[in-house]
Amino acid sequence: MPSTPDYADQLRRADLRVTRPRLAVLEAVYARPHADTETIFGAVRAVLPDVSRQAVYDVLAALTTAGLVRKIQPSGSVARYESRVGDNHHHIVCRSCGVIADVDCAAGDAPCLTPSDDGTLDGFVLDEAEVIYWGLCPDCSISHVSRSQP
Amino acid sequence: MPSTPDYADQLRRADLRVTRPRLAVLEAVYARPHADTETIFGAVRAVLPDVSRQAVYDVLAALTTAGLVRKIQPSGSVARYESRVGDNHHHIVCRSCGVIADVDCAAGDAPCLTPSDDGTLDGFVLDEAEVIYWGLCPDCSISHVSRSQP
DNA sequence: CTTTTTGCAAATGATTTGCATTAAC
DNA sequence: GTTAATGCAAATCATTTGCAAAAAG
Repeated sequence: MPSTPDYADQLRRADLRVTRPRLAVLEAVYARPHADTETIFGAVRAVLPDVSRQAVYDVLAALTTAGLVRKIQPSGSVARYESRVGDNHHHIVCRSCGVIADVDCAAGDAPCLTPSDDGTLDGFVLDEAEVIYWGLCPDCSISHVSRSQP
Repeated sequence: MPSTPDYADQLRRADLRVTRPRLAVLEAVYARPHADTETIFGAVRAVLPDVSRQAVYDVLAALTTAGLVRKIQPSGSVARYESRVGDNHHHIVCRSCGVIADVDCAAGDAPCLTPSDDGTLDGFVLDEAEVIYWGLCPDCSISHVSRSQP
């Protein structure tokens, strides 16, 4: 993988026009995995002060549809985005501070993804298995040990 | 399991006061697994026309905290509730119509729940693994076969 | 009686929508 | 030149909050 991904090329290959907001959003998502929309908006604004929040929403939706970024949204929290796409990795979310870490599927060939051998389950045709681990990150679990509340 | 759960007793054992709204909400959740707040609100209103929407939200929060019901909320959708608690079953969600079905963990002793043997992962202390399968329910997958769009 | 629960109304906040303007191809 | 992107403003909608009134124990 290139140390500096060619964002413009990614966009062209996805049949998306190359615009400065899109380049800035892509760069922001690559730089800050699991950032929420507001964080991405702030990062984009730092480079392009005139980009609107709606443009960021639109760009993120377009990039997600095109498969250039992946949207993740743990139960009831705000949407977050990451640039790691195409694999079946999962996430672990800290209940206390909300930080998210990537988790490769435990057993290599993803047992979670194949509950039965033909890709169906109760007559459902599956296309994805989403696994979210909940717990406490190292920092927050330390706080929990030394104090009663984080 | 009793065919008619003693809702009042459940509430008392959870140190919750027995009120008619709470009984009605419990009954609604038992009768309609995976119902969303609005559906539950409607079902409760059919029995108790004066119950407010906020009371339903409050009751559901109290029941969830007490462990009498379980809240589930697939990415970005509205909250849903079920009465099946205490086991580690998962869910499969239809991308087309939104219907939810229960799924027992594939491998019995829940490999998804124990990515490592000591309950930790990348230094995180885990307390839950949430698995959501995405796909098409039998009805919607049939529509997909016979037509291009559901 | 005392505390919890409910009702009511208003606020919140992320996300979406519609349309005119602008920029990419 | 055409079509796709963006800016702008307002709308949506599930959910939350704050406080007074009512009910449970």
